Amino acid sequence: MPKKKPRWCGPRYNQRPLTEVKKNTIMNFKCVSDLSSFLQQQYPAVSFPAAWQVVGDKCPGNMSGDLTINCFRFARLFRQAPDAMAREVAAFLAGHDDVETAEAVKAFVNITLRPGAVHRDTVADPNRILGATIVPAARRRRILIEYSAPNTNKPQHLGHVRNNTLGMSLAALLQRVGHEVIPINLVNDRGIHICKSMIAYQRFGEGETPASSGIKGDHLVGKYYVRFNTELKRQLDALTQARPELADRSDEDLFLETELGAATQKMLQDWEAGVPVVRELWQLMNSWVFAGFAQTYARMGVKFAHTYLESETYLLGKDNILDGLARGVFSRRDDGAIIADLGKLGQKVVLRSDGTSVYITQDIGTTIRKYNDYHPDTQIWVVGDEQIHHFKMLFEILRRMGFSWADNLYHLAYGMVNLPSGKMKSREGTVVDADDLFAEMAALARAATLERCGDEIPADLDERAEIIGMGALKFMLLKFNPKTTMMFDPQASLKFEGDTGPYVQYAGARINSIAAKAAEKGLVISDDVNWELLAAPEEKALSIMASFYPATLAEAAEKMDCSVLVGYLLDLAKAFNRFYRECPVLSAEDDALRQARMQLCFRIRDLLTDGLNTLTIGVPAAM
RNA sequence: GCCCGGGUAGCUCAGUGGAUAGAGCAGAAGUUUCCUAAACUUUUGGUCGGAGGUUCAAUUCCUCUCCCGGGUACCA
Repeated sequence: MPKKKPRWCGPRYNQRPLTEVKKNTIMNFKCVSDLSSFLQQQYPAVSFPAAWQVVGDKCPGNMSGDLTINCFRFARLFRQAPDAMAREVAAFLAGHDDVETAEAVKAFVNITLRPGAVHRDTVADPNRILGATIVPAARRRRILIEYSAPNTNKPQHLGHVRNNTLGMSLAALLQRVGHEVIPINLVNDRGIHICKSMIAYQRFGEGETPASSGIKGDHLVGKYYVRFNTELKRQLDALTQARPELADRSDEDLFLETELGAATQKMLQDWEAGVPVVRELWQLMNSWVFAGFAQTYARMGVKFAHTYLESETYLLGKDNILDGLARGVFSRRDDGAIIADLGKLGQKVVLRSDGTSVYITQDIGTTIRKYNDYHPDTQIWVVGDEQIHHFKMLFEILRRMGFSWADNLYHLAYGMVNLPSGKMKSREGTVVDADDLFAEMAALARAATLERCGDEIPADLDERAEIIGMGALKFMLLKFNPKTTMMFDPQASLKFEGDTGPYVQYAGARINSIAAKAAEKGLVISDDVNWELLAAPEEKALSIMASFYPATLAEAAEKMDCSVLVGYLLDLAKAFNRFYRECPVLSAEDDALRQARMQLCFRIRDLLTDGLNTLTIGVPAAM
């Protein structure tokens, strides 16, 4: 359906809301808001949209100026030619107290601000940026976010690490902007795949335990999962050799034909029947896995308000389906299966003809359970993009069942992680193990730290290496837009240069070092700062970059995309490193300048720290 | 077949209806008597998959088309 355009609007400029909050958008400079007021006074006949404001952008590097006003954006509103609009804007700004020069170039006005005005409107008041309200009270929500959702048959790998990182950082981000966030996990602790490790352990385990073997619990169980698959392969090969007519049938098709497969199936039935031996083994092995996961989570900093177990929720949903059937939401097919006819999304079986659940049955039940437990305004699932269709159907079904909250369900779909060698495949052993990866990152960070610290080995070496290694890993995973199918190159990822977490951490560490040196020299830090002194282009650029922080948080939260924040922190760190290079702080020419630069540094450090913490990344005291 | 992503520098990825499309890595050349060189500076490198259309302006929006990935289960 074609959108109707407002008549005065004609062509498409100006259809974008003028108040839109975007990264690299400045709205808090006095001269810009004065410009807005001025224009409204000059053109009383114009009907302005609510909360209309001129927005400034950062001036591109190839132009001279601090800020730029793009007059294409609003020239139409005033029925003016863009260039003429620019000249009018430039004339006003040129006469403004805060402005050194304002130059109209085509439809743009490039503004060079007085240094004092730049800093006054940005970093001078420490609360102005960090304390900015991101989401107004009226729009704050109670948000339930489910992520991680591991299976208890094997240890976590890089794919889980991406999920965990995305989930915990999104939770932290949403909380940072003012929402109430409840992070939860739903562990898949039952089912045929769990029985696979159990069967293999029963047959080949010989009583091995994490304690006796020294193997972390989840890895130990994973070892038997692998063992199961090799054993199954052996049986499948034997089967097709003995009965060549089966050769063209798939492995899954032949699963129950094998002795091992049949035994696994039997074990699942025994589990459901509550056979004590099976339940005990299940309890035991799951307890090993949970202990292992707890370590992995602790190392990443993952925390949940609650962990749901599928063994406790897998029977949910059936009653809801039957209820929906009675109310005409679903229908019964000739073969007895209960289906939902979802139109464009297709037909979906929601209860099998034998009355048992399918995946979506459980999800319906669990979603309702989660709603009843927490009454959130919004539920978010961090789940891979191969389940996009599943979630669309789930949401549509809940909508049809009449749940008013079903419009506020959101699937954060993220792409797979590939390796240079191709896809990660558990069966082919090409997965990158989470714990190994953490250890490797920390070891590299440790080596790099040792290399640069000389003879003085820091007392907190291991802790520092952990913060840097984990920071590098998380940052790398968050740098990509969640939906991109990303490539993880182990070699390249283990570097700490360029667009990396350590680059940002390093900027913070440099400021820490300045603070430490200042204390050593007994310098008094004064709050009484003459910001006019910070007139270097690097100083102005740094403050202007700092001012984007609230808008960046807003955009990241709105899009539920931490990569927006990652990109910003890289820009901010880069602006700081340029400043650091050009503007000596402790050895500044005089005390007034030194004080001003120190204060600027501390404001930037606060932002870097807050930003990294919002990504669940720490900042080491020194690097 | 149908549905959903994606195709931008050698590689990995940003980005946008507006000024000369960016970053990191890789390649080339520099910077340390001075607060940390995990840094900084300069430089090489692009028909933004292809073709039409809308627009004053398209890499960005629309249509068609070609390639890649995923989905399309009484699997999870």
